Amino acid sequence: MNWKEKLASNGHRITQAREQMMRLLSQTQVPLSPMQIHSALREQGSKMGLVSVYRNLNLLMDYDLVCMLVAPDGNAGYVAGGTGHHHHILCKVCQSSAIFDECEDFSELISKIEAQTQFVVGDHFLQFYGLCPQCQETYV
Amino acid sequence: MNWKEKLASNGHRITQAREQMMRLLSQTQVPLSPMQIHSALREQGSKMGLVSVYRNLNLLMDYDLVCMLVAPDGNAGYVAGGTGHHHHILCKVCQSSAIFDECEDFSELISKIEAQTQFVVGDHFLQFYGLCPQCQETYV
DNA sequence: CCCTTATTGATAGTATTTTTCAATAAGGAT
DNA sequence: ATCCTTATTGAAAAATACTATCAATAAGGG
Repeated sequence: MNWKEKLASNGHRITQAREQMMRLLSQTQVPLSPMQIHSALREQGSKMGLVSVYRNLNLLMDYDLVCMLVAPDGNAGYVAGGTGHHHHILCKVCQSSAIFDECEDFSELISKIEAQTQFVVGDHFLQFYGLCPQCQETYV
Repeated sequence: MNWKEKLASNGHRITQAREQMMRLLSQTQVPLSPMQIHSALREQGSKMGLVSVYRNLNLLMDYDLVCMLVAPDGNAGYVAGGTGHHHHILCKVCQSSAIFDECEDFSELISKIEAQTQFVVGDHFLQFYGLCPQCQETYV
């Protein structure tokens, strides 16, 4: 089920604004702020308002169609979301991101955490930082 | 080396504002926003300005004396930082947090990520969400 | 106790996000 | 294809979050 079906089957409309945003985000590896998304789309001739960017980001987040990433400096940005459980790695130099779905089996770690903290463990947020292939060439 | 020594040995002063912030944060499990920190301290009679909260949060972050956590809804908040490499688990209901230092050995996962993404992997941000002991009683 | 200067609070300024509301367009019904 | 309903939109304004500036203060070495 692609993103259009996902939205449509939940009673949401496939609008130009949403198509433009999804296209931009899936073409971009670098996490974009709402403002950056707005500027990029205006430059491409879109008439979309910044408010719609915020609204649609919220909607797309609800359906896991976009992901929020946190840069090393704490700034947040959005990228197109992969399907299913996955995580991102972010280049410390150029901010470019990549998806990996090889998610470790955390069951052993979760047992330790539950023993140590008395919490019942649910889901998690895991993100790696590193150097992308291009920046390896440039900086190593 | 406690936080006072850490700051002092780097030429920073141990001010009332910093003592108040560190005391508040180490007494609180729930991540607090800059605004919440400011309000809480004013209620306790402090004359600190909101601006100093921001400035000192930045400073304390630089020395890993406080940590920024990301709530499930994406909101950020600050807690007193543990020593050394550690992670947090956050209660989905009451936002209360706990520290765990049993950090899995990620070397195998890192190899997989590097193979899959061609990135060189550096550090990571890992945070769990779950239910704290109190909320387990209330909601289960 | 004095002196230097990092730190502070207040004010003002900028950036970010949310609210409101009439106009528009998506898409099912006709 | 055209109409109708209403989710969605853009614009303007309001609310919130964060940063810059600067004179006054207080931390801490001498």
